[in-house]
Amino acid sequence: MRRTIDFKRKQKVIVVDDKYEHASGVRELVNLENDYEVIANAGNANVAISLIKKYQPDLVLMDINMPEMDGINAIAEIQKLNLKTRIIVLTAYDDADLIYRAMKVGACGYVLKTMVSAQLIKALDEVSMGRIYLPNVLCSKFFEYFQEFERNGQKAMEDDNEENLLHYLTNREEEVLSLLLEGSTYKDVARELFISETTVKTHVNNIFQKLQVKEKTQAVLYAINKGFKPKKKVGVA
Amino acid sequence: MRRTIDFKRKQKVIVVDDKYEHASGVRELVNLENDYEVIANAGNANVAISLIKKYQPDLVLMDINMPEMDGINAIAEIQKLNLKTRIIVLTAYDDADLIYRAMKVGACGYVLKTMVSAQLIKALDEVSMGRIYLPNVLCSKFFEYFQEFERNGQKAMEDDNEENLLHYLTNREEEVLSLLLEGSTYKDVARELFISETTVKTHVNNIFQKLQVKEKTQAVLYAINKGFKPKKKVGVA
DNA sequence: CATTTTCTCCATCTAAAGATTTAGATAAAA
DNA sequence: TTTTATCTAAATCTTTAGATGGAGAAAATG
Repeated sequence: MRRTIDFKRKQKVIVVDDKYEHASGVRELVNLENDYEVIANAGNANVAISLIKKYQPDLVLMDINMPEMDGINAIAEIQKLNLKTRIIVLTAYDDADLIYRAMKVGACGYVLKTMVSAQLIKALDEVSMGRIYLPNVLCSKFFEYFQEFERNGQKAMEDDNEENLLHYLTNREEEVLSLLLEGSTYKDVARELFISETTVKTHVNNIFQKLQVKEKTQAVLYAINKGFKPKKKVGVA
Repeated sequence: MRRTIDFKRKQKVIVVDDKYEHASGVRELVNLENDYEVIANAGNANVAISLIKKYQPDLVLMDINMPEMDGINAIAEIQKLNLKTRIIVLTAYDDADLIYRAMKVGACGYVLKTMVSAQLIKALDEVSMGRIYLPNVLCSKFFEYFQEFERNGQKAMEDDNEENLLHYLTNREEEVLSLLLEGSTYKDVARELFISETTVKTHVNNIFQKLQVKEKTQAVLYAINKGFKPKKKVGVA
């Protein structure tokens, strides 16, 4: 194959799977390739992390349904090490949210165990060359979830959780709050809205009561957490 | 081709491109296929939205560098209509952030104008069958951006160049700041860290100087914008 | 029309925030 | 050993912030 000329040395691979037979099967399969060499197996996430720290492999093939620490968290942990090691998920499950979470925490590929072995090698090739490997079907599932996530991300924040106290604010109070969100003092707000500082204080006190907080910073934090977006631009031309 | 048997009627397509020649070229190309029929062209985003509302096409081929409203916003607007219409981006630009933003707001495909026409038809086929079409190269770029985005906690993407003044904070100052981020007063901080309030004020003043701000709220806002993450949990068991 | 909200403003007061200077104790670094 | 950085603390002072009560005017609401 063409790719054999791309590398000077074999790519070091670690296989992570709590089922020993699975890991062995994968090991043999990968070792058949000239470009790759499985240097270790790990039966759980903690062992995997230790081995990865020690050997700093080029690639990791990881099952993500394991006891103790689940694979997703394991991937996240490994990413924190800031190695060049790239991780490919190898699992039996193709749920959209699993794919999403795996890619989110830094996986570079996602292959199903039901797929033919050529797919796995293709994944190794692609990922070792710095690309992402996500078969079309899985890619579609990822985006299903991703786009649903982005769409409901804001709505779910506002009306899903608890009551959004921001709704009780009047227009003027929202204007004041939006200025506080920019780091303004009461004096600043008064200047920008052409009202007196005492008026600002009145508004602010009303805001505090409505948002059930006791301080400016808390009000600002509440607004940020609830995804507050100023309705009217208050800037002076 | 096999796909001709999948549909009873031709899929209605609208082409959006501010360059008339481009739109025409695409139109002819698409009309060569039995399965698709371009029913309208649009030269800008507003016209496009009107036409889409009126005709509710199956597919939209959209250029995303247009005057007035840009294509990304246009896609977002169209998504709000909640139609079955699926949108494919057709553009000359392959920047990672463009791909990311387009997919984020709901695009179902992304094709470069430099790609061969077969790619475009493939995209139409895939997307009309309910899948996502994103060529491998673009898919990799998307995930580059996506994973970077998730790692940095959504922050410091555009202004990554700017210095992050948070790095100058000492451990103790970070602890103080993290408590301020929870809405604590100085008295609260003093109580939680078992130090006097005057010490808290000293730390806070140092924080202000380092972050180049003048107030608690501004410091908190700066930290949030830079994606500040407390290193040590300060909570009392 | 009467009522209620909203927005405006003032006075007064207490509490908290912030600026500035000085300084002791440690621990690491030079 | 001297220097430097960090954490701690105090005194003093000025400026904001926040609480409370009242009140007038405009606008929306019933």
